Amino acid sequence: MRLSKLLLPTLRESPADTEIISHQLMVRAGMVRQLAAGIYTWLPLGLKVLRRVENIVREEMNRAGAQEVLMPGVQPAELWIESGRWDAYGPELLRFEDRHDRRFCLGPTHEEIITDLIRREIRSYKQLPANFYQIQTKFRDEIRPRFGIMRAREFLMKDAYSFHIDQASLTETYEVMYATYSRIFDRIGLGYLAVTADTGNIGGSTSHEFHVLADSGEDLIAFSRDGTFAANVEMVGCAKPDGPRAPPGTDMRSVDTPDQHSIEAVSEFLGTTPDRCVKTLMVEGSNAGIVALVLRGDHDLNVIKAQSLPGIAVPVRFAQAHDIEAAAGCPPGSLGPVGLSVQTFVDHAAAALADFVCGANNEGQHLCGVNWSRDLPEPESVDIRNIVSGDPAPDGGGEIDVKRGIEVGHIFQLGTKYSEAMKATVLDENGRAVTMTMGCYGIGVSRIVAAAIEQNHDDNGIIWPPAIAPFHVAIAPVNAHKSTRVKALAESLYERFVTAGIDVLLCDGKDRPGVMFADLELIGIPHRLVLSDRGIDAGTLEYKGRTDAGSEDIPIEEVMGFIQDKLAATTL
RNA sequence: CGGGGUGUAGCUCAGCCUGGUAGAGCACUGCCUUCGGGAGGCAGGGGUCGUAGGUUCAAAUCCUGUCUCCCCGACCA
Repeated sequence: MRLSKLLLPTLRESPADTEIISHQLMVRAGMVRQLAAGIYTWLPLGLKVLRRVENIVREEMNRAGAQEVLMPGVQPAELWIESGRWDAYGPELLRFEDRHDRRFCLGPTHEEIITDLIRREIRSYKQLPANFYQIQTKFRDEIRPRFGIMRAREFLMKDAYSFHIDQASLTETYEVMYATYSRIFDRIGLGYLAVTADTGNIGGSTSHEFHVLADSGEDLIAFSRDGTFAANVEMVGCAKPDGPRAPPGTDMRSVDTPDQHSIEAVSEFLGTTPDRCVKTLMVEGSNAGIVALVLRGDHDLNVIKAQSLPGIAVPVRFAQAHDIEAAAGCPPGSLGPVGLSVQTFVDHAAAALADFVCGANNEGQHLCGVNWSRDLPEPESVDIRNIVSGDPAPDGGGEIDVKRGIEVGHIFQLGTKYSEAMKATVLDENGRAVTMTMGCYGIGVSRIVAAAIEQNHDDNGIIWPPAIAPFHVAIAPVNAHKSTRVKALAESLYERFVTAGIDVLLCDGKDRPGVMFADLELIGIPHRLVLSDRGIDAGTLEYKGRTDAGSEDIPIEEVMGFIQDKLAATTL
């Protein structure tokens, strides 16, 4: 590709409305432009990267025996009503009507469509197992799209759905998909982690997420330092602390804590630490009323665990301030479990505290030296907190570490959730109708592009993993518009690379060297060749890898072999 | 959905408080000089100041509505 024929609108400055690095770099590198909140146009350079990711995914899915199909983005309401998700999916499902007042939605996922297809087209167990995938645009009307391509409303996804005669067959395919996903992320060159996960509103039982570790990730991943355990924190159980609780050491007393509302403020005010305080959260009950959740001050509520408790509204909603005042007699900020008359759940770690601090249910006052059993009833404790760094791993594999991850893949064993609701059956070898067992497998293709940048960049721009770089080599002639020798060499090299099937970008404009170099680094081309009169006099040209500190001179006649060796060294 | 911001040239932003008829840098066009890390000069092109209404002799500026985009948030207890 010639730069003069490429729409590559690079920006020196980051647009004001971009926040995270991958979003800034994708806009600055001329890869994408925003059309509306969470909706983007892919420019030529961005699309080249997206297609590279897509092709790796496609190759590996094909290798794994899956068949590619393409399903519609616009889907009729009937199928969603049949599966029960027309009502269950919530406002992320964008619904609308056509001119005949028929109801449709934009597909956020395709279980209904594929299940409908398969129940019509597959009759016999002999046709199973079968796995179908597509790479297609999804639309989810996110509450808050953010971080550019990372959490967009419209995005490119690979979704696959497998059908089986029984669980054993599903397990087999699930394991193949697990291995396939690992291959895909290995080939793309991402640092990732497979973790056990919650199934969310897709449903099913067993599930793994694939996460790219990055500080900008929206998920928290807990893993043991010895590598035997990894899970989304949503899923990790926290054990009851070992050993008996310390006996009460002091009397309970009330102290004035004017204008101290947060745990941090209160603990600092009282000269103690958050792990010696308890906090009391109020959530809405499942049939009116409110429920109190008591946690150690330094711990966070795990919403998924809380939702499994009896009497709590699903999804969890925090109680309104006026309901809290009505129930506890004080505003949020001074709540505590002592003398509270609402249903209360206490986390294991909070129940293990002695002589702790909590709100007094009286504005501007807290209680110190509080002890279970003595000052308030001994609680039946439950697990409702997120695991934190330093906790023991549930499998006994040492200490837990918690890091942020970007979810780029998710595989589920669905079981018969959709096939049963939609009556997708086949005849087994005895001629009996059997409900098919299903699996589903997603990869965020467009999100991978952003995640790769989050993981691979420096002050000068993007550093593409070779497998998804938009171009492999750039030819940067210095002063080609003045030196016919430089121009001729650039053109002949360009032709040779093109003939050799190497994806090369020729900087054939009149840009000054500084501008060329800055742009090539911004857009992250792995290999750069600089041509100049000076070099031609010496019979050399200059090579620099994107992450190399300096450059090296290569004899002109050896450059093809040199680059081919470089490219061969990185598995593509 | 709640809260906070924002909207002036392709981009980054100033001007608004104190109303007087549109600015800078970068980018773009032409010419000249320069030419190995985001050059310089001269001359240009480009903006219904998000939008609708109101106040006023006069509105980018003050007031009201509305829309957009961004950020924070179900965890202050």
